[in-house]
Amino acid sequence: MSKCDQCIVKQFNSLKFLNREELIRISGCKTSKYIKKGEPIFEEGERINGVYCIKDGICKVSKMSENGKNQIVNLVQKGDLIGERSLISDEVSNLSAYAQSDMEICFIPREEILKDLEKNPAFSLDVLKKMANSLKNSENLIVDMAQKSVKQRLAETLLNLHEKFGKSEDGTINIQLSREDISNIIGTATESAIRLLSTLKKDKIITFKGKDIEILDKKALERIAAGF
Amino acid sequence: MSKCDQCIVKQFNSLKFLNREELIRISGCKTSKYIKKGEPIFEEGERINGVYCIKDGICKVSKMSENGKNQIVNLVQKGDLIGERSLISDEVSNLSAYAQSDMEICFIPREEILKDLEKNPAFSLDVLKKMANSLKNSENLIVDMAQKSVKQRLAETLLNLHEKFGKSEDGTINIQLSREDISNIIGTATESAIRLLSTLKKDKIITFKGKDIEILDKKALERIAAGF
DNA sequence: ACTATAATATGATAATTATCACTTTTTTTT
DNA sequence: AAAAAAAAGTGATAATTATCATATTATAGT
Repeated sequence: MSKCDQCIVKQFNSLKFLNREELIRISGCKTSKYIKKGEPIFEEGERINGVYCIKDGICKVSKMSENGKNQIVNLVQKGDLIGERSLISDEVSNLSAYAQSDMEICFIPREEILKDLEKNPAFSLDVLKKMANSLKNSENLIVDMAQKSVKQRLAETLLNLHEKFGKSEDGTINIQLSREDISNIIGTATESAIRLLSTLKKDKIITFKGKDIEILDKKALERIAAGF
Repeated sequence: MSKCDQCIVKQFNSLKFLNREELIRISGCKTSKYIKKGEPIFEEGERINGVYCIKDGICKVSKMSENGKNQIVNLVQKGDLIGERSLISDEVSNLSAYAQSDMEICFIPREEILKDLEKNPAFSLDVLKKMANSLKNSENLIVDMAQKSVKQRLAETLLNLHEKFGKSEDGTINIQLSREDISNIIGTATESAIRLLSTLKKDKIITFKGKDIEILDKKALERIAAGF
């Protein structure tokens, strides 16, 4: 069992503002877990009662819509925290989180970290800062969902995925996403997403290696995303 | 000039967690202002450097999209704080705020309230809680924008407006919104919004008094919003 | 390795929504 | 009060996207 004060993952999230003592305390009461691709970390309606620190892997955060589609609102990766809202508000989660790859996560119980939130202003300010940033991103996404066409959204999504997850060794965007996942991110029917991807491929803007996508012409994608 | 410790508006926002001393300090350095309907409170790209407390009136928070439409992401009213993000992160604002009615607001400079954020955990936790709630609402809105039809979104928006702003004396929803405003909230063309409103009126689900809208059949609206 | 299932892809068509053009009504300006 | 401008409303049509059906390919299970 690894120790929080020695884990490099904390450098990427608000836990870096906890001191050695605090980290040791948390290390003593956290639980580590391996999650298989496709399994839930938590589901909508659950009381999370703590926060998950992602040690490895990627997960999708989503909400089942009334029409039966599973809208993906975020993809989070190694180094990110998820579930922070449960620290603040003892409500059930409005979202679900599912492993998009095999994952290693640590769960820190709410009552253990809540004191740090109250006692350590650097920590609480960083949680606040991270949440403010999430809120800003969400607002921008609302505007895009409302005002951009599906094609624009796809282009933008591909660019964002590339920015966030980088390239794997074969040059493709370094995250495994089905066509259905992609359609659930941009908010369209699976067939529509497939068609648009196909068009982009035909136009030599992207190419496929299996299901993986490699961007060939980033500038063209940017133009499409911007509406030109 | 009114005093913060005596102002009833603070009961509706995080300022209620400041003690008397803190409130007196803030009272001494805040500035009050009247804003005419249609005028900006702040605009996208501005460094806000403080937080606005709404003493009276309603404002719309929006972002200009690349296609020239002004997507409204929130409507805020008396008692709410706006611009809190500038406390946390010294970036320019990604959104604009315009007065939807004549307003009275107080501006509290960032450096005056930042100490409270660091020193008063009850206050900072409430700011965090409010932001978490905003984030949750934004996430739900993303899902709706992605998955619901324009008609559903209109129905839901009318219900939400009624819930949030209540009824005026003549029974209509207590906020002045043009048809263009409504279209900018649900994310559609103005003509489309007008057509759908017209249909709802023909179906006796809503009625108009001038431009104001009165809900006649709330249950029908709920069914439409839910997709039935 | 084989089979079954799921995902991807494609064609056709239906539904939804946007755009364009114009008229009517309301609000603002003079 | 009259004129101008803006907003609301309507009709027609175009564009976008969803749905349905089917075929092909990839993946999972045995």
